[in-house]
Formats: sequence, C-alpha cells, structure tokens
Amino acid sequence: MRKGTSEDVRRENLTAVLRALMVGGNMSRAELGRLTGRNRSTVASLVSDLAVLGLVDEQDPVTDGTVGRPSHGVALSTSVAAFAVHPEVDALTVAIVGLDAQVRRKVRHEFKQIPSMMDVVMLASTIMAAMGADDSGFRITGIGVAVPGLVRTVDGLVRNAPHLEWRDAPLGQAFAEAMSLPVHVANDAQLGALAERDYGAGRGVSDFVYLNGGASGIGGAIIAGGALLGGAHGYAGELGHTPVSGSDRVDTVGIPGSLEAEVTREEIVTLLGGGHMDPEALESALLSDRSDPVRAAVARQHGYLAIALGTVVNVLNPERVVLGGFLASLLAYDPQGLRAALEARTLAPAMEGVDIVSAQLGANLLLIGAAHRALEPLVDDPASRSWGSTD
Amino acid sequence: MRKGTSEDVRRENLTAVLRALMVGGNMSRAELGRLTGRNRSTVASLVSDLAVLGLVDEQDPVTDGTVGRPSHGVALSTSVAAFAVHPEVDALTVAIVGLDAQVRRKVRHEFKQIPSMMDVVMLASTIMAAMGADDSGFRITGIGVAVPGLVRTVDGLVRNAPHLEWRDAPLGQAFAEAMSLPVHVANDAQLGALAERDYGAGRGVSDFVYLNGGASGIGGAIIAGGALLGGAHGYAGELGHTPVSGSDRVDTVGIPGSLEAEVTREEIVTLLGGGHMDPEALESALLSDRSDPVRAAVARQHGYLAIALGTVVNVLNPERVVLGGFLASLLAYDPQGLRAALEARTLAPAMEGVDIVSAQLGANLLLIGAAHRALEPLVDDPASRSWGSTD
DNA sequence: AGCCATTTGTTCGTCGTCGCCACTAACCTA
DNA sequence: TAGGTTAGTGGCGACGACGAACAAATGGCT
Repeated sequence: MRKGTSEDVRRENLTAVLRALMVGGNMSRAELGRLTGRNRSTVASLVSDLAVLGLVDEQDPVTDGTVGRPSHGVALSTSVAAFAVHPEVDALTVAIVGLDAQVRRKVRHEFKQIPSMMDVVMLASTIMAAMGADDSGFRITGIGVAVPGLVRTVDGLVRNAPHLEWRDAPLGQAFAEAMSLPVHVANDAQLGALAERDYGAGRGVSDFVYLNGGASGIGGAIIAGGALLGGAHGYAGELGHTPVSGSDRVDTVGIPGSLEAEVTREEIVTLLGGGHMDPEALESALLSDRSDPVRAAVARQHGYLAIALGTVVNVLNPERVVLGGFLASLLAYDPQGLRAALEARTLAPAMEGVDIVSAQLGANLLLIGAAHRALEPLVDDPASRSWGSTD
Repeated sequence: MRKGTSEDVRRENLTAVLRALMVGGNMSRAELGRLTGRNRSTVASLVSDLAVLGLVDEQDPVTDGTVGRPSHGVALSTSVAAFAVHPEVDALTVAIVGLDAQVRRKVRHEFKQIPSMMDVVMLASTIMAAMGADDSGFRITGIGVAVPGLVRTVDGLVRNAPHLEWRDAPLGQAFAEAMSLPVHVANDAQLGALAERDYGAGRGVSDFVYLNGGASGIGGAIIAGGALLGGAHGYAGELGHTPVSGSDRVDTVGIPGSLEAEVTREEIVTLLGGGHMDPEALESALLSDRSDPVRAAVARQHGYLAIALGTVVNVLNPERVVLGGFLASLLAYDPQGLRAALEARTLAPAMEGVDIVSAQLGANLLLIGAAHRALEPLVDDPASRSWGSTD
C-alpha cells in the first residue's frame, strides 16, 4: 500500500497464492487460479517463483477423475517453519511449526517454580539451538512468543504478566540478543485468536470475539474486519478485566469485581470435588453433574460472562463469539442459558445472527498462532530475500 | 485488493493523490509527489487524469519565495460534492458538501412533531431536487444520511432510532426510489467520528474512540487502524448502552443502569437552572458554576463515564478518546478529575499515553461525515465512470 | 546584469507485470 | 479411436511507474 508500483502487484499476488494455500490447503494450480481470480499464465508464473524461493513444491499432475488435462499440484514446503515459544507458570513449550500449521517438533519442559524471564530465554534458546541443528532441514524464519500478559508489540516488552510475575520484562530484546532471528512477542489470546481465525472456529468470519478461560485467568482478543485488533500498542482485547459486579473480589491485577475475578475455573473445579483436572476431565465432569449447586454456579458465571460479552457485542457488533478453555465447558453446560443471558444484555439488532461457539483448536492453538505470527513477514513479502538463505 | 492488475495500481495512486489533497489541503504538484512518494512524472500524469475527470483543478505555478522552478498548484474541484441529510427529532438538515469538506449549501427545516420516515424522505427529496437544480453547477455523486440510531449499512435499513421512533424503517430503499443517486445511510456518531478523523480531533490518529453526548442520548464510534469499525452489520460503537450501574433508571431503549441512563445532559441542565440551552451556553454556564451540587453531579457522571470508557480502553487500547457534545463540557469542567477516574478503572499500560480531548468540529460535523461517506466510492475509484456524467 | 545552483516540468525510453491468444498436452466419454 | 474438455506453455500487447536527459523558472551571489 505504501509505494504503488508494479512490483507491489507482484508481491500482493504472491501472498495471495500463499494465503490461499495456507487457508485452503494444498491444491492444484487450476484451483489456485480460480480461487485467486488470476489468469492461468499468471498463476503458473507465481507458483514458479514461489517454488524457486523454496516456499512451495510443484508436484506432478494428478488425475482426479474429471475430464480435461490434469493440473499440477502445489504444496506448501514442509521445511519452511518458525519457532513457537510459550512460557507458562509451570512449563515452557517450544515447537517448530510449518507454513502448513503442522507442529513438526515439540518440547515441553516443566518448571518447579515460576521461571524468571531469563530462565525462559536461556532455556528456550538452548532448546531452539538443539532443534534447529543444521541437519534438521528446516528453514526457520523467526521466533514467535506467546506470553500470558500485556505485551508491547513493537519491541516485545512484556508490560505485565501477572502469573509469571514479570513486569516490564524486555523479552523481545533478550531473545533478539540470544538468537539471531527476528522475534515477535505477543499476547497469548491474540495469537490464539489468529490461529482460530485461520484454522479453527473463526474460518471465514471477519468479525469475532475470542475469549479464553485458562487456569490462570481470562484472556481475550478481537478480530475485526479480518484482522487482529491490536490498538495503539498491542494491548487490545483485555476483556478479563471488565467490571461485571460490585463485589470486592479482585483479579490477578487487582481490579475488583472484574470478569476474571468472578468467573473462575477454580470455583467450578472446587464444586466438582477439586483436585487436578485437565480440560477434558473438567468438561466431562461438569457436563455430568446437574446438581443444584453446580447449576447455580454456572448460571451465576453465565450472568457475569453475559455482562462482559454484552458490552463487547454492543460495541463491536461481531458475527461470532468464540469461547475457549473452561469457558467452552461453561458454554457446553447450558448453551441456551448463556445465550439468553447475553440476549438480555445486548441491543437486539447487534445480537441478531451472533453465534456462540467453542474454540476448535486444541493444545497446539498457541503454538500455531505464535509461529504464524513469526511467518507473517515472509507471507506478506515472499520475494524479499531478507529471510533464510540457508541453502 | 481484489484483483491484482496494473489498473489497480493506477486506481490506488489516483486515490492516494486525492486523499492527500483532502487531508492536507490544496498543495503543489511537487508537495504531492513528496507526500505520496511517487515520481515527478507519475504525479504529473495522475493529476492530469484527475483534472480530466473534473476532480481537481490545475492552477498556474505560484512563486513561494524558495529557490527553484515554481510548481503547479493542485486544488480540489469545488463543484464535486454530495448531499448530506440529517434527520433529527425536531428538524431536518440537508446540505451540499464538497470534496474539500466545505458546506456549500445548507437548509434546515424545523418540525412541529416527530417526523415519520416518509416525512423525512419526501421533504429531503424536495429540498435536494431544488438544490441540485441543473444550473447549480454541482456534480453530485450521492446522498449520505446520518441517522441517530442503529442502521444496517448494507441496505440502509434503520433498525431502531428511538428518538425518531422509527423501527425497521427502510430509509435507504425509500431514498433510492425517490432519488436516482447512490444512497449511504449510517449511524450519526460513526459519521461524526469519520469527520473528526479526517478534519478534527482525530487527525493522524489511527486508533481512537469517539463519544458524543447529544440532547437525546450518547452515541459512539470506534476508529481502529485508521478505519471505522463497523462490525458485522454496521452496528458497532454503541457505547451508550453499556451497563455502568445497578440502578433501574433506563435509557432510551430500555436498558437499566446504562451509561446513557446515568450520564444525561438533562440532569446538568436542570441543576444549572433549566431552560433551553444551546451547547455553547451550556458549557459556559457549567464552567462558571462551581457549586457543590454541580461538582457532585459532574463527579458522579465522570465516574460512570469512566466505567464505560475504562472497558473500552482496556478492550481497544486506543490512542485517544474524543468527547463531543455535552460530554466535552463535562470534560472541560474537570479534565484531571475525569482522567483520574479513568485511570482507576483501566490497566495502566493500556491507559498510558491516552489523551482525552474535545471534539473539534462544530455544527457541520455530521454533514461533513455524511457527505464524505457518499463521496467515498468516488475517492476509492476516481476513474470509474459510474458517477456523474453531468457534462 | 550575469552566472550558478536548485527545483520542477516535460518527454521519452525501459522495465516489470498481467491478460489474452493460439497452440499443445492430457484426460474422459462414447 | 474420435471428439470434447480442461490445463500447461510461450509469445504478444497493453498498461503504468520509474529514471534520465533536457528545458524552464526561480533565488542567491558576485
């Protein structure tokens, strides 16, 4: 959009082809042409360029049973990938994720105690160095880091990650010094929303709200007009701290009566008998317990959720609300109940046609989101040689 | 973004030149080149095209005192314009507004009683027909209508305009049948925000929240990433109905404890002695009254405003908050007070660097916004001959 | 007054990119 | 095996931006 020359057209067309492959999966050149609206010869030239760049592989024509000359297959390269790093209170996950959103390598390291920023940087760097060893055959374009907290996106400064107890931690800078790769740090919920947009519950939806309930709190992100809404510095989407009650219960950052303070996984777990539960166990335990205390607790949490979501629906007029983590379980327990609570708190037209659904992507959600954030510059400008000259 | 051909480049460049003139005012060809980053010869060609299309006028070179050959002046055509229509409870305003955001003609008609949709359409059509008489010399490209209510933007269906008492009124369709011009209907606050973005308090700011307090209620709109956030159907921005208290006072659509129910112009006016007051009178009366009851009322309204704005700041991370109407007066009464109230309800990083300012545009705000909405298709594709062939 | 540096207008040739067309290749159907 | 259909291939033309060379118009300096 900046300049205005014919090379920009080329770049746009290259990304169009790449994006089509990423969201639509591998396909034939002919399909690619139909999907992108480009001419046969243009597509041929584009694909050829991408093949030279090592981003796609052209395969032999394959007969698919229909009439006509078979078209060449085009597949995303399996070697182009990015690192995904996801630090949590109790563990660090590092992975290599390809352009095709497949997780190729994955290492999880448990922590005995809350890690410092430097713990994470050192350990992740070591793991990445081991993973990206020369014979691995991957062409790594960058590092995407998903952080549970507020992140200033320009430089990857972690402003506040309450559970990790990091404040103003220069994570982006530290990674940049440790590894000679472009680093992209972002909020975990935002990256999750991006992954859901491309591969999950947000496919084809240009306006949706994503809300994830984890053990540690509630994170949110907004997709508006097909793009992640970042705001001025990248802090947008913080729905967890919306005030929903007059109570003095505080959340992780000290705000009383906020959504995160009132809607907690912990309360549900305790009611169900306590103990350690993974998400699936929690959901099945919850769904099979229709006792009065549980019903009441869910209804109460639905009420609070509806207050926060109601505001967001009024303000953003989304097409869909995607709930992840234990919020998805809360939804599954009584979908009509949550919907009714929400309808009572929204303008009728804005709520019309809004569907409330569960997130579709599982454990790899954040890894895909983080890696794809790191792959984004490559996708946006495939011909720029600033990335891997690993050959 | 759709196709990917060289004609798209031309279109984008034409738009870039036109936009530069609209936001930067008339300027020389050389400045235009610097601003848009295009080559000398390219700019010459673009301007020439636009001149042929009748969108700009090329003027003789003017010496500006600097060394070097003087550059031709380029001025937006004063004849290209659009109709702006603004129905209110007590009046209808119709205007002709040019590409340069100047209001060229303006007619206001008072109503004795609340007008029906058909009243508005008939009267506005008559006025427009009179204004756009052949000898007027204007080249009208369309009609922009600013409606105080929820509007489905695709077809201009007014879902709910509480003060006008319109429900599901097919305003867009009615205008389209009455006048053979493209019609664009939208929410008034959204159009106001667009005008503030281009010519007022939002210049150069890509993420801001606009909140306007009128006699009838509170309307809002969001500019995110430089563009109006419309949402799935165009209802986005409805901040007036955010719940901010547990009271049972209801707003115009019947939601209890909402911002619009608690923060009212009426309460302030009553405290100041009542009577009819125009915005300026209200502001000066308010600012000169530092009595306890007024202080208390303002502080209370600030508190509620802070709750609603706090959520929005957390969720959208804007760079600026723009307050219009009596909300601007409320701000002027005690800027630090409002800021402090807001800071208490937001995440510190998200609130950092946010400035709270008054709207800059006055009475013509909505007319400019509405007309520019109607001019948008022309600006986005200046060469498409689908508009006026009035010559 | 005359000369130079500076800036811009103007013209023309070049280059990159896409679409179209004609032809060929590879498949299905009958 | 012939005809229809679909896609790959390569050449050509169109379009648009850029850069270079030259001309024009100004201010500054001697």
